[in-house]
Amino acid sequence: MPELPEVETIVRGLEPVLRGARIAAVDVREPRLRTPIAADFTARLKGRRILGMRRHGKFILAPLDDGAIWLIHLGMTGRLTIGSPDRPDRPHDHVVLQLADRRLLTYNDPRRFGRLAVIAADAVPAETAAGIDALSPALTADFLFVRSRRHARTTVKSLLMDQREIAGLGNIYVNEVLFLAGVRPRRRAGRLTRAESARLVTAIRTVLGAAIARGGSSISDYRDGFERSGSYQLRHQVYDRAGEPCRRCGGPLRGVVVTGRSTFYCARCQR
DNA sequence: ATGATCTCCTGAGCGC
DNA sequence: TGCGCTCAGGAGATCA
Repeated sequence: MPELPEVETIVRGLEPVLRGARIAAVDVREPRLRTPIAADFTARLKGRRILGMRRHGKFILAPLDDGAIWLIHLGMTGRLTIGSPDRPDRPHDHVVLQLADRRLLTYNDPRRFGRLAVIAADAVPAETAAGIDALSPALTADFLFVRSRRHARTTVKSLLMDQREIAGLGNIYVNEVLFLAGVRPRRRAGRLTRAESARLVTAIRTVLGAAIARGGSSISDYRDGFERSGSYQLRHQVYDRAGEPCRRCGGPLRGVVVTGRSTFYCARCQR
């Protein structure tokens, strides 16, 4: 569910309220996530102070006062929200942290595809296996062009979604980025031109920036750290719009499957 | 190296 | 109202 803009929105909202907060109690109600929550998770969080919160790709990283890192990935349906002490329990509230000021930080995840772990700071690269962040200045036209040659036989869409290369784009935003850049999802990466690489990099910044400005896309599950919806779904140009008219040329949008994921594009506007 | 397929789960939506 | 089916924002494993 959450891609870079949703994770960024959550982090921007929660960082100021969690920075400096002490974790008074940890309640792991359901450890059976796709990667199970480790047995020592509670012991490694309890009593710690959260120093801050940042994002890399779709990962949330919260450094703790003992040098360790609290690592959070929301998977498809994960939510990390802060609420008052009397907030009622809900189904799928798998982990509830009580802060020293008694507020509750809750991890809720119906499908349980997310991940929660406390890891050593130097283990972050290995644990996330993440490439450069999609909003990093290091993502240049040159970078993308070089990587497109390294993965010449894959599709452009797969390359952009490969978190080991560029971290942050998921299925919604990659569709939107490809539309804005005018590149078809199934194009071989090895046939990208330098000009197209430049357009894609620009499109990534434009789409992700606009989505963050609107608090992300709320299709069904997504809410930010204070349970608020985003509104960028109202601006989607192609995602989930198969058969509907292209907002640019009026032609019918196509819906296909690329590497197992639903994919939407305009055959006239994208080449 | 890469795509296809399957897997982990629950819930929503749809046709009947 | 209910049943069965398909699909969903992620990502890792396996196979060809």
